[in-house]
Amino acid sequence: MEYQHNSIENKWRNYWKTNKVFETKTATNAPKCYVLDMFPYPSGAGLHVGHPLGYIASDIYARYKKLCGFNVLHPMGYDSFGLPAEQYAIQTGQHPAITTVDNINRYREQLDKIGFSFDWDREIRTSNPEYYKWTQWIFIQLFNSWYNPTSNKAENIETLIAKFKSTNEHNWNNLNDEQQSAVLMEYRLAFLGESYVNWCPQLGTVLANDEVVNGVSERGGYPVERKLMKQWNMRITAYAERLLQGLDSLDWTDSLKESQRNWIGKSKGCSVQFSVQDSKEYIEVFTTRPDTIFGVSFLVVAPEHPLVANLLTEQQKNEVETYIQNTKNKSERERLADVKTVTGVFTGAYVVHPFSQKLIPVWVGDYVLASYGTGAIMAVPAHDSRDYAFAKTFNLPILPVVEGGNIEKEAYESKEGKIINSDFITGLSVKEASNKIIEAVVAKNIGKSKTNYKLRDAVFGRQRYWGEPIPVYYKNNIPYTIPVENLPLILPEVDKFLPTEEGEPPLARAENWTWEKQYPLETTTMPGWAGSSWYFLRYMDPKNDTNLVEADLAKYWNQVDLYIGGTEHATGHLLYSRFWCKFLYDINCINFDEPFKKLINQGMILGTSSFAYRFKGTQKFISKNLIQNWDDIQAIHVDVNMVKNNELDIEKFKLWRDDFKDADFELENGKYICGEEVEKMSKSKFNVVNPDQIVADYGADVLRMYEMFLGPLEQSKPWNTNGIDGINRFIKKVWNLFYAPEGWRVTDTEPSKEELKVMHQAIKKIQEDIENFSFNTSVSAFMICVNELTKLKTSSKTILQDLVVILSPFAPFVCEELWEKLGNTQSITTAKFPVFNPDYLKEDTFKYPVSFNGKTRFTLELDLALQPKEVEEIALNHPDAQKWIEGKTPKKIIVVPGKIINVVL
RNA sequence: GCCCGGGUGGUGAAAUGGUAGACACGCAGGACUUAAAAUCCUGUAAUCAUUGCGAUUGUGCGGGUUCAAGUCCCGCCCCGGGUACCA
Repeated sequence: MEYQHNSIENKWRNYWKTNKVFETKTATNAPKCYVLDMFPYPSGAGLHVGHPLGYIASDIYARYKKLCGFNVLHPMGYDSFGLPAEQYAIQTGQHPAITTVDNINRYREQLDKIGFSFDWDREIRTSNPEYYKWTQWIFIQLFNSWYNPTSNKAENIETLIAKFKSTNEHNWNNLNDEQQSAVLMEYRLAFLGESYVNWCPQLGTVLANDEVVNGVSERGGYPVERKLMKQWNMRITAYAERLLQGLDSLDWTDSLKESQRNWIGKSKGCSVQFSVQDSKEYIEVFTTRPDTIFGVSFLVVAPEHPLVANLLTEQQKNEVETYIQNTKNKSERERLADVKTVTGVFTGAYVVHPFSQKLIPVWVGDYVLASYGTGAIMAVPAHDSRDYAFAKTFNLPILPVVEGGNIEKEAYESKEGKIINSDFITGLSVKEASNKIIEAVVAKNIGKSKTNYKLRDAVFGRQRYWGEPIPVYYKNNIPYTIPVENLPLILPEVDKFLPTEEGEPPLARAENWTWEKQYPLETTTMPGWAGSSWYFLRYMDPKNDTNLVEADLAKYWNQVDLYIGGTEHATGHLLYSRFWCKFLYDINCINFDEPFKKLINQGMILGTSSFAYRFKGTQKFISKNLIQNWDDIQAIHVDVNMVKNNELDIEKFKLWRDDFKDADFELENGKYICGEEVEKMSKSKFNVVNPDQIVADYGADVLRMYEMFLGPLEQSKPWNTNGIDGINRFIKKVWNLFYAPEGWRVTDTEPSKEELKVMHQAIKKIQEDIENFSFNTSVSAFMICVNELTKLKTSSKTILQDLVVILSPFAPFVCEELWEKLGNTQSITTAKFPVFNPDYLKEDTFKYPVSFNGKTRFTLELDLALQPKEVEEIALNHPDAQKWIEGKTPKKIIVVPGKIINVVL
């Protein structure tokens, strides 16, 4: 019987579906394992071969864990709110809900083909009202909470109000409702706040910092400008320290943790006030190097700094205002591109040095950011490279105050060295001097030690239609959340998906967008990350209408044991999810405060573009290696689906485009050879490889194994199908262990010693590899095992049964089929992973490589039980050894039992 | 600029400090076949040598540690990703 992937795969797809093989039950006595993929945004382009990489890896792990006796939760869903569907709606009038469902159906079809063991009964979609009801519920909890720095956790806002009432803090008891509301806004975890935002006129929306790439919107690529706006925000900064500390407990890569640490950006230093000359004003700066305070030669304030207007002298006014205007008009992109150009302008004002009483000029420069620290710095050009560049450009003094370096050439930023030229701290170390200065500024009451975080609060409102409505209405200018029993607040219908003529968000178009028919409802919607910040909890209890998740279920399933997804979410999704998880922990919704215990970042799959070479202005093509003069040649992207092992399928090519139908080819060895280049996968480069095609040609088992074989999971790599035949052959070889041309060849013979050795070597290696997520090497181990078994002409049922079980996470379809043929009546997913028995691998002898001065010259098979001294003696007396020793006396002999013998001459 | 990865055959890649190139693709040769496909076998880092045995050099470059370095340390070069005037 021949191996027929189509009929086998169809059969088992149906079997799995009708028998609900992948349904997850909550069995409280079995150990649990929660294996999660980052759920996809269902885009119109469908799934390409890059998507399933992580899904296949997690599916192998999930199936493996199940074979090991774990109760596995392995769900899938869709992050179905997002801008592309809305942009499409704007262009076509098609409602985003319809587009989204269409796309989801297509994704589902493609996913089903690959044979994932997802429990589809638990599917969630963030755009479903039953789901976003709970996203809105979380918003309301955040609105009703404040962060108590004493208990170091979120608490109900009522506890704060009670405190204000009793202490009359903020003069609370004399404030009216609106004023009280304004005070509470400073504390709520979801709050209205005014801040500079990234405003995108084309999209009519605000973007978070991590959604702006190179000064343009991540989606759409439109310009973004800075604008002050009142917005809903999330007070993630309240959790900065806990988000930082929590990283230590996570099994994530160090590089990813480092990204989050840098994003949170904790730095210790102190604030210092510099009083403005002839004025009552002062400028407060934040510095991490208080020890260099005597090296200050100027101050720089951000163009947006509120004091700038007051500082200007008449002479400087025009120049400074022009400069500020230019900076404001500069797009982020331009400001970023200009790293090398130092710009700035003198304000005309001076401040007084708090210790030396010297006058210090105040400059405006756009290298100082309004949003970090105090928006002003004390510049110490001798010991900071950016200050150094600024001083060099504008010819400002450079005053060394730490011994060391060559400040003629560059700033000396090291903290090694004694303090010099610094009055009462001269001679101290950097650390001693820092402490002394902090003491001194505290004594003078002009500063204090301070910890700064780079992390900023996250803007939460979007001027968009296709997102969760924010469950807030306004009464007398005061925002109130709608009662939770009235959730969900359903996204209303609108006539157009664009902002109104007045610049109001699309929801303002909805008829009667009011609460209790009189109070206007909030018109902005939530950002994309809202729904994805907690979805891992909903899979535990996806249909619960009275709770976000049942406490018992959350307790049982607990943290995600393995989370697989792209690294691009390092400082977005992965930080927000941690934030919401900690909040939900604080309010006793769940009993763990980190969502993802172990995280693996799968690499990006790049495309391999293929090129055909045409003589310019002709329809004559020349095979790559025949080209003499590249100047005459025009390279044309050809569809990679017409190219195999760099050979072009000429017939397909002629049919591909009308203008190629009479094309002429100059061949090499009868073949047309294409060139190739690695690029991102994109439609326009004709290098998109669709998994459906691979599944149709080779079957899902081959696709799954090939994607794993391609290289390490974490590594980015180009997709090409050049090696796929090897996997195809491998699956056939497995099949041929069971079926010879004459028919079924499995027997009940007892396995031989060699067969057991081969099998148990494979079990050991593959088990280790799966647990280390080294799937590429486990595929190799399978190949070695199957090759050996083929050579041994294995027919033993015991051996072959073990083989299909360990192979089934990788190639589930063919293994189900063979498992059934072996006489099993239950799905292979109910089998047990074979237990490795080291007895079968025991070796009595070892082939020692014998080296002289580190160079291996011959091997020597010796009993492993021998003592190192005995090994040494046998090795030295060996005739081959005598040949290399050439009568000299060896200086030293190193014997590492079971490894190597090295003789030093 | 800073941070994090990475650099090994024609290609994808293996390698707890211990015989570098497992496994696979491709290629070459052979077997089977009228022929092809499929399958199987052999070879395949480079250079030199070759009837055979072999020898030398080799993991981006230059140093170092070690009996022994792709692996550890120092200094460079190049590629990829992230990120930013974060004081």
